Amino acid sequence: MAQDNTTSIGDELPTTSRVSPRRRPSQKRSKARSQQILDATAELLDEVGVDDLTTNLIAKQVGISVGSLYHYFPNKHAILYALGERWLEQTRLLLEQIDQWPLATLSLREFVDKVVDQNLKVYKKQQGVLPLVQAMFAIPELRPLDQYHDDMVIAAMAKVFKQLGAHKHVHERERIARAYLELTHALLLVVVSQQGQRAKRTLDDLKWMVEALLQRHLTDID
Amino acid sequence: MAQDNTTSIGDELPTTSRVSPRRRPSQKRSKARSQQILDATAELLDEVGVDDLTTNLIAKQVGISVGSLYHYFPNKHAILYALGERWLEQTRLLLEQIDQWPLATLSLREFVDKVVDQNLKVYKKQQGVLPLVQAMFAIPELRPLDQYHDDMVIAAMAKVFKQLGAHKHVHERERIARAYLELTHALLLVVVSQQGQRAKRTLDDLKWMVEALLQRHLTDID
DNA sequence: TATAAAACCGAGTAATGATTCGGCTTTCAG
DNA sequence: CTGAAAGCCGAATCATTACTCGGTTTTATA
Repeated sequence: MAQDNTTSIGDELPTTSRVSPRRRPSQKRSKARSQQILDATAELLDEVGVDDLTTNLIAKQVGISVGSLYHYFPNKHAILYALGERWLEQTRLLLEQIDQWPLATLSLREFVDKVVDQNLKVYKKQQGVLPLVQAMFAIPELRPLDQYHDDMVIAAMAKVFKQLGAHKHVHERERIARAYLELTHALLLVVVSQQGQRAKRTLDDLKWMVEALLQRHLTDID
Repeated sequence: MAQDNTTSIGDELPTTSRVSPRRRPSQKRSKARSQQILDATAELLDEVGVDDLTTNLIAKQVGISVGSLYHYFPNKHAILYALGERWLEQTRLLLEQIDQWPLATLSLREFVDKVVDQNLKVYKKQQGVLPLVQAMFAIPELRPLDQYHDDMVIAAMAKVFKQLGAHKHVHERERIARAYLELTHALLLVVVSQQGQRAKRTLDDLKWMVEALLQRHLTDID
C-alpha cells in the first residue's frame, strides 16, 4: 500500500500542481494525440462548459480510454492549462506583431481598427474561449495563466500607448491598459457570440469606444 | 426554488383572526438567521471564491452546524440563488428609479454621470459581487438568475435609450443596451477592485466611454 | 412550570468524478 | 522474427463534499 518503487512519480510535485505532460512525447504520433486531446477538450468546453467537463467525457470524445488520457497529461487541470497556454501563445504573437507596426504612421482610427480586428481573429480562432477564460479565472491551478495573460497584455499595450503619444507615468498607462483590456475582452466575447450585421455593429461600437478611451488620454496631459 | 420554509411577510392580521400567533417571534429569528447565512456566504465568496466554498465552511462562518444550515436552505445552490436574488433586487430597484428620472431635462453627461455612480453603489454594496456573478454564470442552477438579470437590464435600458432620443428599432436599442451592460459590468468590477485616485480615474474613463457609446447612437439616424 | 415546537448538532451516508494499476496490444529497430 | 518500449484499456480505488438523520437543547406560550 505504501509507495512502491514504480519509478518516476514519487519525487514530483503534488498532483494538483503538476501541469506539464508526464513524459515528453517521443513520437510524432504521440504529439498529435496530445493535440487531439486539446482539440476535443476545446470542443467540449463549447458544448458543455467547464463544470460538466469530466475526464471520462474527454476520453470518449477523443475515442480513447481515461487510462490513455493520463498517459499524455498528469491530471485534468494540466489539459486545461495546456489549452490556456495555446491561447496565451496566440495573444503573445499578436502583441509581438503590434509592437512592429509603424505606429508613427498610423492614425488613431487606423490603429484601433487594426488592433481590434486582429484581436477578434484570435478570439474567433479559439474554440470555447469563453468557458476557457472563465476557467482560467475560476480554477486556482489555472490562475497563474490568467494573471500572466493580463500582465502581458497590460505591459505590451502600455508600451504601445506610449508610442502613440500618451506621455504619462507607466503606472497611469498601465491603468489605461487594464481598462482597454477589460473593455475589449468583454465586448469581443459579445461579438463572438453574435452574428452577421449585429456582430458587425457591436464590433464598430467597440472600436468607437476604444478610440474614445485612447483619444482622451492622448490629448490630455498628465 | 429558494427557501419557502421561512416567512410569508405581510400577514399582519387582526388579533382575533390570527390562527397561531405563537409562531411569529421565532419566524423573525428564523429570517434573521437566513440573512446571517447569506451575509456569511457573501464574505466567504470574497475570501475563498466559489469553488472552495463548502457547506461546512459556511456553517462554520455563521457559527452553526451543517445540519442547521440545511434547516434554512434546501441545498447549497439555494443559498447562492438567494444571494443572487438579493443582488437582482438591488439592480431592479435602481432601474426602477432611473425610469422615474426626468430624462428630458438631463444632459447626456449628467445622465451618464448619475447612472454610472448609482450603478457603482450597487456593485460596492454587494460583497463578493465578482465571484457571485461568476457563479451565476457558471453554475447551471443559477443560470436563470443571470439570464433574468441581463434581460431585465437590457429591456430597461433599451427603454431609457429611447427616451433619451435613440429613435431606432427595439432590436437595435437592445443590442446597444447589451454593449452598455457588458461595458459597465466589466469596468465597474475593475473600479471596485481599485482604490483612491486610481479607482476614480477608471470610473471617469468608464463614464467617458458610456457617453461616447450613447452619443454615437443618439446622433446617428437608423 | 410543563411542554411542544423550533433550532441545533455533527458523525455518518451517498454520489460524483478524478486518478491508478495490472495487464493487454501494437509498433518497430536490429 | 523477436523483444521491448510505446501505447492502450477500464474496472477498481480514492478523495471530496453535499446532504441526512436520530437525538439533544432552547424557546416561549399556556
